[in-house]
Amino acid sequence: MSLRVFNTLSGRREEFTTRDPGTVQMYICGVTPYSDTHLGHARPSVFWDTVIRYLQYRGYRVRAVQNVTDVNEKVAARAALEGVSERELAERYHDDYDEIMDELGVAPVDEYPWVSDHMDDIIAMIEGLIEKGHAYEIDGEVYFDVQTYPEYGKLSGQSKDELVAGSRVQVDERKKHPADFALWKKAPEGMESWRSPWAPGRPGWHIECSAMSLRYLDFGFDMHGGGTDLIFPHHENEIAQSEAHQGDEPFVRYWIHHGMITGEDGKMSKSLGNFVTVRELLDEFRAEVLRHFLLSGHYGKPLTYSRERVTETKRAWKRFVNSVRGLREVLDSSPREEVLLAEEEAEPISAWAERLRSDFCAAMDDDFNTSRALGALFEAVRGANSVINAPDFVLSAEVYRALSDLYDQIEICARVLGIWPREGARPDQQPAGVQAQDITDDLLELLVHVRETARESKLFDLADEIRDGLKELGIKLEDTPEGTRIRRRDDHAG
RNA sequence: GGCGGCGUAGCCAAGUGGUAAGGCAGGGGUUUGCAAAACCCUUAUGCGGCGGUUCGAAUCCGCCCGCCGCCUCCA
Repeated sequence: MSLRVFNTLSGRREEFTTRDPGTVQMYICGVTPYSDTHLGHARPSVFWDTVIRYLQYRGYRVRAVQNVTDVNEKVAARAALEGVSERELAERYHDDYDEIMDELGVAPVDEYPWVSDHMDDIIAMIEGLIEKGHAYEIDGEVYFDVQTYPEYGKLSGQSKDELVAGSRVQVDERKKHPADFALWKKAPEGMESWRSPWAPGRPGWHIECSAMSLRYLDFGFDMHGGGTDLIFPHHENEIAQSEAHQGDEPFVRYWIHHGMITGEDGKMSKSLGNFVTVRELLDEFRAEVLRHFLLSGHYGKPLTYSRERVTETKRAWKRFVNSVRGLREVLDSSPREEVLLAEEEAEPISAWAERLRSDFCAAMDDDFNTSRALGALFEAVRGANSVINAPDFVLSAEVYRALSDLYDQIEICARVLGIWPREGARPDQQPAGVQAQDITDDLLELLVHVRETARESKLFDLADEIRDGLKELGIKLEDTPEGTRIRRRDDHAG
């Protein structure tokens, strides 16, 4: 099986091959840190984190770069409002982003280049474009000349002339062509600016990604990610600049765009005020649940957020975790008898681990179909449950081996998706009043023992009172044939 | 106006020519002192509508209806 990905540039799924054997170089459009991290930031981060894990699982080395757009008018506006420098403000919000990503289990990428640290690279690239005749200066500002780049529009399917016709923006009459875009512009009054061969000013939006991706990756690198909202003009312009500058193509082999997160009433965005921060979600749900939710639909499609939907996902995830834990308990505690498994099954359970592996990979190979991958995981879990819950279940050495292999494969797949329960993760609910953790294991054992005795004496009211009382403290008791299972709120799904 | 996407069960969602994954909710059962957890069975002769191509269509083509995104330095 080979990996196939949907490439926005061609508009279809293509077989994925790398620029350099065994290594994937990727550039992911990152954040503009000027406000709290919201769900719209979490989707791409979790998606790309999953892609990276999967590629590594498949044996690739991955080099990933994600820019930090700290030179930005919104950053500047907010900084001015608060009376701090742009850098200071950006650092504060980027710290928030880092913290959130850590809690979501998103591994850091290799490089996080900041625009303000790369002005030399940006200026050098603009100078190169001027020298090659692809850019021109007007009054201290520099514009890219789209007419020198015939392929302009190939990513978004826009034609530069039709763009003008339907444009909602006022066209700057000084430009040679209305679609020409700024590479360097003068800073508005009072805004920080950088020295340049033209006038003191600030880089255009798109040039940073061209300059920084080439700084850290090789021209013609493998994947470039970002939201569908960036296809035009951001990525279209990035291609134009980069390929014109290099005099070669392609700048990027595969363009991969994720769909927007929407609220139930349309796109989630700061300007509409209908966004939800990741912080508030993490206060209510575990990170694994959020990841599961974000991966429940195909990345390329829009995803509608609502509290109810995440709550549904939480129920699904809890079932997954409970099942996996049940399997673990069977593998850990039951005696192993040398009894042969009845072989009436059409497919022996010894094949289940391999089936999960192959279904999971087939799904992920098919343009990172995490929805299908999740389906494969749930099928595996149900299979395991039906075996260990069968009335005549006997854990023979043979069955033990099969289930053990299956457990390991479930863990591997769940870790790729980042939904494997993490130790020490935040509980998904904040306990109130007396904390469950205030009750020591010794005390808890005593209570459970007393309850056992009560049950043996058929004093069920007393037993239920103990169980109900502990439940209120966040500790659940479950009676199983092997004895009473203790579930503290913070060490499982809740 | 231009470009692109979407419409599959009560809800979410996979499925790009071969006879509808998975999850949530609901119903019935097994197990349990009762719960919990788990398992089993159950819910789409049909995939927005109407035509067409084909031995065969949710999948391809045409038209229509509905929703959404981008064309604004928004992930």
